[in-house]
Amino acid sequence: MNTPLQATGLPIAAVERDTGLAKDTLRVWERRYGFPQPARDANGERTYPLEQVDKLRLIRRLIDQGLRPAKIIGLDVQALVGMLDEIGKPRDGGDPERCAQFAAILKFVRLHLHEDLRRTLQQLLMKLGLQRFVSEVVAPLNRVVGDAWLRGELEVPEEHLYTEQIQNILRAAISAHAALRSGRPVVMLTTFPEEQHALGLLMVEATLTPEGACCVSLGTQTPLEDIRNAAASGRFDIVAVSFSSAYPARQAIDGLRTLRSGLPEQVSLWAGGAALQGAARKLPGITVFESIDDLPGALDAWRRLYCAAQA
Amino acid sequence: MNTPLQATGLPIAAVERDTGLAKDTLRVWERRYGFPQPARDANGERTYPLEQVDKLRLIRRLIDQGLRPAKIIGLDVQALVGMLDEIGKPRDGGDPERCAQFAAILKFVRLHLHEDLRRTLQQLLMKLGLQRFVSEVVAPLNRVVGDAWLRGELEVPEEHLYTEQIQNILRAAISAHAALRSGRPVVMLTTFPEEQHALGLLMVEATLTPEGACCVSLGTQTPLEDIRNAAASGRFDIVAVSFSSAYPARQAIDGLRTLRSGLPEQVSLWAGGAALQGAARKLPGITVFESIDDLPGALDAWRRLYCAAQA
DNA sequence: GTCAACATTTTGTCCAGGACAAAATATGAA
DNA sequence: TTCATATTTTGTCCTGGACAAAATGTTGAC
Repeated sequence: MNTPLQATGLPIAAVERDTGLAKDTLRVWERRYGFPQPARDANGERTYPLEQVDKLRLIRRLIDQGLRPAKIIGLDVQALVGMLDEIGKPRDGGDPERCAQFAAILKFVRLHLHEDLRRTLQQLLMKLGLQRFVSEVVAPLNRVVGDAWLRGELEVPEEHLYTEQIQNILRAAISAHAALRSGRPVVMLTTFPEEQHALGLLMVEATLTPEGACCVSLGTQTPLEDIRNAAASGRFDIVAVSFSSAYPARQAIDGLRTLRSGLPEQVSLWAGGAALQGAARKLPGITVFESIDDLPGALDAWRRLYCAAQA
Repeated sequence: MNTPLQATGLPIAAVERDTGLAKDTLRVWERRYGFPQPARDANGERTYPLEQVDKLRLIRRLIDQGLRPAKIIGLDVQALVGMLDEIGKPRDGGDPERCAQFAAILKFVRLHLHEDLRRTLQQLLMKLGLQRFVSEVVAPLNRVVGDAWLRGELEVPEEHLYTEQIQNILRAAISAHAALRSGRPVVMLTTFPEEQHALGLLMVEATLTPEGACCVSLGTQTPLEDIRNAAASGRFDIVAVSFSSAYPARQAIDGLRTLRSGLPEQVSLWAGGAALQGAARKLPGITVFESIDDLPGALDAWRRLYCAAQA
């Protein structure tokens, strides 16, 4: 039979795929904490019962949220679900109509309704304009989708579909502003190595471009040295770096300090994203953004400071 | 320092990421074949010189093409490159103008020029119409991109960009035919589990829909049992399954045989994709497609057989 | 010659259990 | 507070043996 009715359990490689926990990690947890405790098949190889895999998935999500294995690995499934709900809870009530729209969008994502998803987003973009679309739709939607992902309501392909569609919409909208591509300041956009999330960069670009800034994106994962070299060319006024919530805060802060010290004085360094929440005062000489809404203000401030004559 | 000047070598985890070869595999190759032969750092951990990583990448690509480690692991880099060139060689000369367009498209992909890429593809679609676009542009372009990937001229994000853009164009074009969505035959499109490539499905849908067939895509990775259940509903005339070149031929053939035996007599089973080249006669009772161009003919044949009255 | 069934080789993954670096946290000093 | 330094926690790496799954080679029937 091709479908061996795997109600019995999953091999370790499948659990690694399903949970994102490395095989070595699964084995060392078993040794240290006594969980998971897989059965063994005829060949002495581990066979993980489905319930244990489900629990592992929950533990994985909580660890991603900053909790530590030893604290949670002994808890039962119900307690783990409770903790996840707790974390995902503080959603802003906001406009009820907008909330309903978000729910509808989430449904489209879950059901793979490309067409409906695209159309709905496009309509919101037309109604609100690019900047409000980013700050009032994309930013909160990212939270909604992130929470749904946390609860396990979305699979990888669904999350992917969402990201791609948003990116398409934003890219198209940005390119409509191409005529403005000669303004000041000239902003270099990028992320550090190991940071693959491009959505933040596009949100920044979509917010700054209509304000007349000239955004040049280097894409994701630019080595620090390449960023420095590009900035040394003198073509850029501002270097903007974005960090998703998955990026380790420590690494972001260290990297930004290093970059700042390697950058010419007159080049501003801007940084933002979930990983930098509350890290502003640890980064002197760097403009840290708590919210995407602060970008236009910072742009004005830059212009007053450096382009007094033109303003 | 944050950038330790890694000219010395890469740790095993980085090599796993770069080459796609599992850590266990890297270690067992070292034990068995004497290659790779990493240096050791102060902690006794493997440190792979960059040249060895490059060679590993070449070996990986050749293995993906069906060669076996023992045959090639002892060869030098030049010989490996030669073999890769040999494999990628048989490109059809074809229309020189079209070739130049393909080269331009490849350049857009490499440079992340989303906008140019989208525009060029859109223009070709408008010029040729959906079906010729699929058979004369998408199919050969897939080969061109695949070859470039083989040579290491493309990275993961570039390949991804290409796939996404093609999918967007095709999806939009297909949805323009939505009015025809009530015809016969009714075709179910999907792939087997572990087959993630959705592009083939879209190409089929884009070819059949303008002919008046009603395509219903279940997306990728549908368990065999779910395919059977869906087919048992009686809503479908044809089940079409697509396999990328990465799918193991043996698994495809076994799966198709199992599926055929589980399907109602009157439901046709169509299968195609690189993995099935030359497998037609091993699959009695199943229509195997060597080329996307054969789809319209098969559709006509089906209609003559089952809808004689209407034709 | 083609094809299926079986034997053999190749190849990737799994295992145990020790070790240790990197990350996170706690502790103490300025 | 904020910084630097100890201590714990945690994930990854190591060795070398074993073996299942895949690929290949062989045999015999049609």
